[in-house]
Amino acid sequence: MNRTSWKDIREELERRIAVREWAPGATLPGEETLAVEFGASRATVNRAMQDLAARGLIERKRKAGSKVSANPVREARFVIPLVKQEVEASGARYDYSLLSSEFAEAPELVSARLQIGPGARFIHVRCLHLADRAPYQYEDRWIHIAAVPEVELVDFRTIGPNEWLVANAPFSTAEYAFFAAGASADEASALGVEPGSPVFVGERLTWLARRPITLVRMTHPPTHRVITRL
Amino acid sequence: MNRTSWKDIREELERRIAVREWAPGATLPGEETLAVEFGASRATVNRAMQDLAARGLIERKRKAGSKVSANPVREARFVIPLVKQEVEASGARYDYSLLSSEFAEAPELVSARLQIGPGARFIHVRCLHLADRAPYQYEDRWIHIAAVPEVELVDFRTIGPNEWLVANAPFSTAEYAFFAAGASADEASALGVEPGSPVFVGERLTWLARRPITLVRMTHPPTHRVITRL
DNA sequence: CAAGCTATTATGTCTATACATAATAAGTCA
DNA sequence: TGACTTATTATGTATAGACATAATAGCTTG
Repeated sequence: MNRTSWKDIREELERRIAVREWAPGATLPGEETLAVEFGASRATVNRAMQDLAARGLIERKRKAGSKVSANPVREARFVIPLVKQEVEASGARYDYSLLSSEFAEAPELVSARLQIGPGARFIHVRCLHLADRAPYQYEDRWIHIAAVPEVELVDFRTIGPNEWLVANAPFSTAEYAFFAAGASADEASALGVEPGSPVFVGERLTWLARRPITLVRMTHPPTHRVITRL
Repeated sequence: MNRTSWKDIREELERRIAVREWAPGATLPGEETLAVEFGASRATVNRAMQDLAARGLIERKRKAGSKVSANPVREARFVIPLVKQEVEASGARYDYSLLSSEFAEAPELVSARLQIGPGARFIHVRCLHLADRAPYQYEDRWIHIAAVPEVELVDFRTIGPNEWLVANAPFSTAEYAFFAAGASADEASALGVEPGSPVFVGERLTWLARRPITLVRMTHPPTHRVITRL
């Protein structure tokens, strides 16, 4: 392809913003002008600028034009893969071990978090994911049975709850949080660390059409790092 | 606008994927087919599908067609604002306090991380960000003077290093990592927690055209949470 | 002069068409 | 049969033209 692609244009615009040829707050030339400069059509320039806007690098307003974001609200994007793939991607051997699986009513803390009334039936699964035989992630999960009835029949000794859910339960929304915490007794013994020692916790809630499916708390030893480039 | 927008199409496709009308691994109808179904042009359908592909929901291959990603590598996007804005957005009062600022050679740990030879001149800044008078973030930053010479003249008592850098130093690439750790002596005293107690650490490196600019370690008390919806 | 209307303008988006490109399927030849 | 060539097909992307829409500037009117 000889013609300038919208990705080329995006790159060039991004470069100019990065080196402050256009400083934060500055208004960039209009699409028409840039189209002439790059020898492309306005639609092509538009595609490039839409992409920059989607990533928060510029702000666009009809009539007002496009401005470089004053506060470069750089956005970090993290990929959240399945634990198994995460481990195997690092070249390590993956192992899985079920610690417990039982029907139970969710404690108030859990049902409150899921915005669900008391008395709902849940499956409570606790398991451990290992990388090269070493504890990698301790998973403590509550699954709302009414939302995924088939889950009653699943044997979580052979398949991890996350893997099963990903393959069998659709979901529309999820909330993901992470933070540092002191290891609880359960977490400490599963991960082989001292109780109270720092652990990295990810907590995820998923819904399908406002109906809560599952709440999971994933705990990593303090060596764990979430990394991204931007 | 009466005509169906590419965003409408994207939403509908996303819905079908979410409710498993098209299960993971399944091949979607071709652009032409969908265009007919939605009463839109192929370009419009293409725009929608490109967006889904960019977000990792589907995988597209010429000739082969588009498939729903087998492993829904859901991507989390986190906004990384300036501390000041982060604090003020939560309705709290923001305060800033410089702890120390000095010229120094970077310790080997730092220069190695930045892939820079020994002996380079740095400014080492330590400061504290407060929300409603309570410690919110402890910042420990090394700034590579050769990369941003003007930094020598800045008085970090009046402006935070991050704010100054964002406004004055362009950057092209950044690497961002976070993890849990036990508080160091410095961190503990700055944040008012016990040494060794769990803290949430964010570490960021930035470059301009492969030239390292700064390395910063930002430490939060364990109440801190990074949250996202996906 | 203030309130409201109108013209202008930059972006938002769709369409139809064209060609490029990658991957595969089908066909051909030694 | 196997290696190579050619056709086919879905996606990737550019273009010109058109109309929509939001925000602003300027103008008009009471």
